[in-house]
Amino acid sequence: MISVDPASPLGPAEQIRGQLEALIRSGALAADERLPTVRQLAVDLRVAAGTVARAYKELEEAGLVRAARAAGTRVNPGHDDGAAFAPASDLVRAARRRGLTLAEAQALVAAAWVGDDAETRPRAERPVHRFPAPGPDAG
Amino acid sequence: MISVDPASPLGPAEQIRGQLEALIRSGALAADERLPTVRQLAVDLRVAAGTVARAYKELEEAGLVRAARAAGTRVNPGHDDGAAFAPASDLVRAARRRGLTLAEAQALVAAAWVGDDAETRPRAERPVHRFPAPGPDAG
DNA sequence: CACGTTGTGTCGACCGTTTGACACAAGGGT
DNA sequence: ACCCTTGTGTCAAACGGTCGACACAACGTG
Repeated sequence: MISVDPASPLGPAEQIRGQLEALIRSGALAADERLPTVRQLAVDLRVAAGTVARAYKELEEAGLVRAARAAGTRVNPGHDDGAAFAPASDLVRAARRRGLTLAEAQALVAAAWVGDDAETRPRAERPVHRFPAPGPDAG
Repeated sequence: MISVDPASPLGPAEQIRGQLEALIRSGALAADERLPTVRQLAVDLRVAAGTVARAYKELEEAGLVRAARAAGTRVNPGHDDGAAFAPASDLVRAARRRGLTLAEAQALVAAAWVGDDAETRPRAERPVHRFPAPGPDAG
């Protein structure tokens, strides 16, 4: 099931791409399973065909699907991350208990990510803001 | 630590808002702690002040922070979801083991979310695409 | 081979966001 | 009371994404 939320900060193309990726990684879309055609999905979601085409293109560049001219777009094997799906379900349950929204739960993931990442991977040389060390003497 | 990724599908304001939310929910920014000035953060991240102001405004409307004219913007108490942060860390570890990116891990959360949600909450009447039931005979 | 299907690319137009600069409002420090 | 700090709001202009329609390319079917 795919839908486009007009209130999302993400554009239609990115929403479609992300939802398809989620379906593939969760195993809801099995390997070799066929995705709807660009035009069909565009009609269903009330978006332009080019928008769906962009989503498909990015999925193909990511290696998640393969696209052939008249054969349609199909899921590539090796992307069913069912193992990592279990921890994701745990997080969803915990988030639901606290009344968090999906976006808030994803924000938690982002927080845990940088907390585990900033020390290992040196961030690209992008403009950053660093907080003054709160220190143990804070307060 | 906050940074803005030009390659992200999210706009600068949304990125800043999301990262601040993550810092607050993870407890990296404690209650009553002061956020950087709108202008200061704008300079650090090389974005317009109005962009940071928009992020702060949305954070305040969400109740995560309080803004006073000359006292700056401070974190509101009661948003340190440290409990739910542990499952998020588990997910991050699992995702890292599989070589997933942050966006991919978040896609897994989205997949788990709808999987647990679609059956309980009737989605708003938005245009949707439904996949033909794969059935047990699929393959 | 002929035809329909499907993915891909292009084009001008529209709309939301960001930008950069500025003025204003309101609290803090002295 | 004065002035600096800080958040808020406005404005025109530039930018990017989407739209909607169309033409094209390649594959499958017959």
